[in-house]
Amino acid sequence: MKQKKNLRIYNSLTKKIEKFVPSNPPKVTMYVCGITAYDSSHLGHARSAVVFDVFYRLLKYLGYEVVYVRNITDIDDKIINRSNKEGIFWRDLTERYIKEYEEVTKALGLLKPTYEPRASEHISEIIALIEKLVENGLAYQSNGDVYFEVAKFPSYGKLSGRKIEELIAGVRIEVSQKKRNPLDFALWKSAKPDEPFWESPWGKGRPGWHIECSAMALKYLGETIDIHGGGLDLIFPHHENEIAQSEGATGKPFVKYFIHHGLITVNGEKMSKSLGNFVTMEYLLNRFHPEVIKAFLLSTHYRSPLDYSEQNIKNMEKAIYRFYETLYWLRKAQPLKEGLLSEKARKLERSLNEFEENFISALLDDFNTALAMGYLFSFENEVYNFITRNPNLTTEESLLLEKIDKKIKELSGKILGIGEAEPEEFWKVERTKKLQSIGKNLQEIENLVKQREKARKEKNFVLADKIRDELKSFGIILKDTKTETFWYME
RNA sequence: GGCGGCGUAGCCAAGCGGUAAGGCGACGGCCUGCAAAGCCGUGAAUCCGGGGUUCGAAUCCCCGCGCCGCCUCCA
Repeated sequence: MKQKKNLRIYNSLTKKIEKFVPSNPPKVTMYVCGITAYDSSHLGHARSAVVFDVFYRLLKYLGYEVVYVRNITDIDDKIINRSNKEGIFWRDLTERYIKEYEEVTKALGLLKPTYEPRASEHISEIIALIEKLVENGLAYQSNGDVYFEVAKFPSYGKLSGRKIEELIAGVRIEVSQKKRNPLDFALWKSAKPDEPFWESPWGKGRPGWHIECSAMALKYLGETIDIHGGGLDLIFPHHENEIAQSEGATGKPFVKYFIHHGLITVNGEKMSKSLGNFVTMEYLLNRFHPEVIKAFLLSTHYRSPLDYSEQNIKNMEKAIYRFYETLYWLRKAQPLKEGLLSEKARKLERSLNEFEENFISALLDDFNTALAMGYLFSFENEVYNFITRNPNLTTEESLLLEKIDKKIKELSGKILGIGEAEPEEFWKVERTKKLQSIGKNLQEIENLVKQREKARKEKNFVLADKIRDELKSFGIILKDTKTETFWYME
């Protein structure tokens, strides 16, 4: 184990920040609610995937052996409605959106979870679990449906802080004659004509929304899982129901730590399909480098709401550009003379140690990625200043810079997933993407930049400035350094 | 109505009882053929308002005000 301090994390079950102690260290089991494959993913889905990806990476960095499950809901009402509306087979619909989601997570550079199970492929496990609940007297059959009887599960509401009586009083669910109590929720739904179905002891039908997660968590991770995650909006009823189903069947605690992240807002309002204020990942990935999107998502504490605006992402983009510039110089630095560390270099070395310590403690303290990024940027600044002010590096100083580069890769790159790319590669991706939108290609621009550099060297400032103005009209900003010219697109 | 959260510089944002991190932007000087960049320097008598606890509060308590989420599908 690498940690000097312990990981502490906010547990939605206890509403407190707790020391993280898995049941069977070094093993950690983690289940995260993924997407329902009925539409394109938006920033909110990405936040969930990114937050838990970084959490997964952090656990691995700390030396845990993590079994990470992120499920896919590929059969439910929304899918049926949508495929009916489009007049296509439901599986074709889900395949399309699962593929899209895979492309998004790949573009974002997220690690593959250990398992990505789909509901439709676990029908027999689901049926077995429902049977167990019926057997335990917690579920009842009604006209081909099977419902979970909330009144029979006394601790119902423990996660969301609700009481059964209060829920009944404020009930907004449409009243169904099939239910004994309006709060009862479907474990199995009988199939209407033309709906997809599977055979079951209760006739043809399909699983309810919540039961799949209980069944798959149980199958891949066992009766008690260490971490269960998802968005805040899943606390009720989804996670509440999962607890009822799982604990109702096994009699064991279902989850040790529930982790919920905040939602994306737009002008302070929740980003959602129904409000129509969502930005798709396709849109964002066409405009921003994936690492910029990730950095933006990690710039706020995971439990807080994150307000989206294109301007906010652009601000982060500038910070990441600069970060890559530092990495560029860091990787390019060569010693010019034999020698030891100067006074300033020794100070930088101390900063490196402080940075490592601060960065890790920030993450250990309820996963404070925003703070960790603050330390990263401030250290990066110091490194940048050192490099620009000390061109005549000694051999020892050059070794120090190498060490810094490695450390940044190890911490920011491997844990946050920011700074993983080679600078040249980062710029290429970024530039190609943006040039496409204005109908230019990379070669064309680079030639212009070179022509200008040549003109400048020949003191032909009229031509140099003319090219600079032309580039500026494309939204390209030049940045001259002693040895070369960088360029950025606004 | 019930439950929960939030309100920190122009904007984003950390802060969890010890005297306000970081990013973006802005301003002044140096540098530069001129710009940009870089370098040096400048920012919150103050953390929505009002009380209280404390030697000490952005941080804890109480009362307001404003915003948001969940209670129905939702990451």
